[in-house]
Amino acid sequence: MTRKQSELTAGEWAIIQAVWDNEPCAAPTIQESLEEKIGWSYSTVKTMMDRMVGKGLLRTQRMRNLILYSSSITKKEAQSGEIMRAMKRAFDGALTPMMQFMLDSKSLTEDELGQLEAMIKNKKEKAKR
Amino acid sequence: MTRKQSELTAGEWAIIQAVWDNEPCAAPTIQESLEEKIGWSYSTVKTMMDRMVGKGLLRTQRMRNLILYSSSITKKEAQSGEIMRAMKRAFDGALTPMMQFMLDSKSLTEDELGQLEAMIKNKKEKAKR
DNA sequence: GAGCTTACTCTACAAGTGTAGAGATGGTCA
DNA sequence: TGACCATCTCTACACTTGTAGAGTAAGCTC
Repeated sequence: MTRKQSELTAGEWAIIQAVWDNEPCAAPTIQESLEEKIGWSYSTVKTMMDRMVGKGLLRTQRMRNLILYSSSITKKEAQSGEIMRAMKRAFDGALTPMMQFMLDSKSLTEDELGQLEAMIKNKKEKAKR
Repeated sequence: MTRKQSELTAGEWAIIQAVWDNEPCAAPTIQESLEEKIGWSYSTVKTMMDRMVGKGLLRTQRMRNLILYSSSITKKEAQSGEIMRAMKRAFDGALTPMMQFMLDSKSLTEDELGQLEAMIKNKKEKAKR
């Protein structure tokens, strides 16, 4: 659950998203899948992926002469890390002010507001029990 | 308003927070005010500040033989940039899922939930008009 | 079995970030 | 006027990130 907060760079995000969508898979698969969006060469992708293995973000398993990569952290963990970082840096680590800021500064449709409201009601229910 | 999104590094955050609290002020003031928390030497702080001037995050004005620094971006702008980054990287740029994630994964007190609910109601009101 | 294809390895480099020492400069006080 | 203090300038270095070329190895095809 509370694993060491991993803070991913932009490049790492691009790669790990592709990994989540394809794992387990070899590096060329990732390169191809990022080709259009980012246009990195194979070497670039492979280098980053291997560094990510070193950091514990991905892991590998050998199949004959292929190296298959999988993610070592879940999307939720990564998302949570990203939020934590923003919260720590910009809001002194406090969640509510951050949410208030988001509510305040962004244009949400009435629909979205409704959804959020519903979620909160739901949360409150659960909290009571 | 919609200035170029500035993405600050952790170090830059530390510094600009101190600047917001003291501006306009000279570099030694910032160094002193970060001394306890971070323990950077004067050189370190000054170097970072000057780089930040180059990036348009801070600006300077000379007073006799002193250089006074002030911020070029507001706290709100910086906070917004931080949220944008998290949103772009981790939530495909969509605000609602991010907020839902936050509601979902964090333990908010009933009180906080209440506050948020109130804010949303308020927003909805305003949207209608 | 020679060449093609696919994937991998090794190496490198520029920019950015965190870090700081050493030296220059200018005002202050005895 | 000489020593001192505060501040600034210059320079540098290690590590990370984004970036990729060149070369190697192994399997596949004719």
